[in-house]
Amino acid sequence: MDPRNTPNRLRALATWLLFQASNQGQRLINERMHTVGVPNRAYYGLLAALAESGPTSQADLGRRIALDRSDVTAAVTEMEGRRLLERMPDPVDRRRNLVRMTETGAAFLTTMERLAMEAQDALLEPLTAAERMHLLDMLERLVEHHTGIAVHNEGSAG
Amino acid sequence: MDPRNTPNRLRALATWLLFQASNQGQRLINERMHTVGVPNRAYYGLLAALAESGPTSQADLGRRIALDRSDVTAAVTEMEGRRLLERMPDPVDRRRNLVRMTETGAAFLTTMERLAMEAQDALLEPLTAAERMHLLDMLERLVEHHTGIAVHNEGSAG
DNA sequence: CTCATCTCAGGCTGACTGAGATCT
DNA sequence: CAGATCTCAGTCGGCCTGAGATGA
Repeated sequence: MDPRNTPNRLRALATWLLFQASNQGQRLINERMHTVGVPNRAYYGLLAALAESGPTSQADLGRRIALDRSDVTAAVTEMEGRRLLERMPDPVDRRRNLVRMTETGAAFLTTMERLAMEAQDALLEPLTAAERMHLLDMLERLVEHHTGIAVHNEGSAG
Repeated sequence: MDPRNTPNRLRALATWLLFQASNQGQRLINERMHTVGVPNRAYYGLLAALAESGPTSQADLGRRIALDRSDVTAAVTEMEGRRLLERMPDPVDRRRNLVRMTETGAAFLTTMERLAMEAQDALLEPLTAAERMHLLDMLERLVEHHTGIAVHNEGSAG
């Protein structure tokens, strides 16, 4: 793309700028994650959720990190094969697989955290520290507004 | 997704917040565009570029709106069938198809602009007017930095 | 010859749906 | 019964590559 010739009608759209910025961010993240064999965003999301909440059911993990139930199944199976996490039956609800992070997974999460931070720095390089904080604040409010509303208000987003 | 339980490690990532915010934005845009038969983002981008620059080759259109050459071909063919634009041979370079917006296309662009603006308002609702301006400014700097650099420093990009 | 352009065929991946089995 | 959970099979769209034909 040659941004100097991008139509003004696109440049002025928050949706378009967010789309482009998000793509750049995903590219920076994925480049780094691929170097340690991480194929998709489920890896970091799942280990982050497990690190902060302890053993959790697959359905709950999917809701927390916005990942479809079938994709959670596939990712957990793959990551279990790499000993990053393990399934265990939930003693109080036998429909569920409790997923628990292994020590290998905890170590790997540390590696991914470092790579993720490098990607943030690369992405946000043109912004001052104060601007980065303001950007994160605004983005979090947008995300909470559009995902949180559905939880509390069950969604008339007119 | 239940954002109240989103892992802090994800909430703190600009890349993750951008990804989620972008998805919300695309959803708001697509919901509205689908009501007038627009199947993808090429429609608005192509007509916006043609409105601002006049007849343009397909390759150039693709570069301006960050759309792959083969997707430009498909979109132009489809939109030509709907009389939104038309192909004409470039008299000075016969490899090229010059693409020109029709009057039908210009009218349709007006409709899409209105829908796009509605989506912006819906997306940015939690932000003040000043914050929206600051957000757009920061996003544009990020996009320029990560796409524009390739143009000036790494001329191999096409 | 090298390079750009347009087009088509096809691959890849992420997001999602449907259905069935199991369990609350 | 309704509803949640896990799993698998398969669809669908966006994004991209490769290759051929044409032409600068």
